[in-house]
Amino acid sequence: MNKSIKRSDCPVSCSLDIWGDKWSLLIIRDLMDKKQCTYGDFLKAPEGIATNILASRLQALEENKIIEKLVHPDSKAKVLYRLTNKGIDLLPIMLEINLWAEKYFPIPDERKAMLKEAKKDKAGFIKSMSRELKKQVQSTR
Amino acid sequence: MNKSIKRSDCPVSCSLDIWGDKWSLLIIRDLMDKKQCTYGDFLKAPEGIATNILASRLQALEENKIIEKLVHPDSKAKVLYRLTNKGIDLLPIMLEINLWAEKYFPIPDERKAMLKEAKKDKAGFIKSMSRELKKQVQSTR
DNA sequence: TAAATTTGCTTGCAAATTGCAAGTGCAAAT
DNA sequence: ATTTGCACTTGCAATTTGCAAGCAAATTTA
Repeated sequence: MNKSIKRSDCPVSCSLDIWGDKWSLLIIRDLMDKKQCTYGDFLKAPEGIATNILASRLQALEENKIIEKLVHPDSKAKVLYRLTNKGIDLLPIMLEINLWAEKYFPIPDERKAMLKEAKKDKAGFIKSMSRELKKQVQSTR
Repeated sequence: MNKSIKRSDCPVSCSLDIWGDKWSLLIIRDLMDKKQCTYGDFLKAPEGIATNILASRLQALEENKIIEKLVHPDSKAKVLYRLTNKGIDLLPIMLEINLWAEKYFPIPDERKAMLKEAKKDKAGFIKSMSRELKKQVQSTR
């Protein structure tokens, strides 16, 4: 795992080398939705990621500075994961993926409602959501 | 190959089920850059996709109506691939991927120049590029 | 018109990755 | 002191990937 061989200088290729698989963006989605997640939270996602795959993806994302770990304030036994600024910057991509999917798949109504808001003012939506997520990061440095 | 099991109703998950791997978006990138490609064109890409993987991805993308095949006007031996409207609608995602990568990786100067234009007026850039690609589709129906 | 070449794949097989199930070790609760 | 919860790790079978070679149809060359 974690081969760091860059296939080319293409920005798309470089990006896919980091998060171009069936699971990484789902981990990132969970963190965008819930701000912070424990290992167990990720396992609860409806797609059902296998625990060893989860561990390897979390490690790769951490090595690539997309996410970071911190000890849970309540207990040393728990670990909290959250997005770094680099990870938060994936928000525009995530939004566009949602908008594309909305056009071509039936998606949950609650998501639709959120996307309706987002479409009114994309830049504003990204900015406010980004601020929300960054608040977490700042407050624990 | 080509398992069509939907992992969940999440828009991100549904999208990844179609193009969430290390190669599909590179195929789509080539088609956005060059409008139309032959099988051989894809093999020439710097990332070096294996021929069997290429064949399986092309088939999956076609089944999912992201791309379509047509016979080359010059020769029955050649096949041309191009994006469908559904595939062209991936442009905003592709643009945001490029912009994210530009921020975090060194990328080729020519790409940078193009992105500079795109940033000035994202919606306009998407619209004109989309029109370019759709022209191809319309003219051969 | 026959032979060589190009084009778009397919096939076989080894290597890598994934996915499932069952641990393991540390912290915290009972 | 023992059980429970949490974050992983390990072993192994199944799937997927990647490399190399092959192949049939269409086109070009001789």
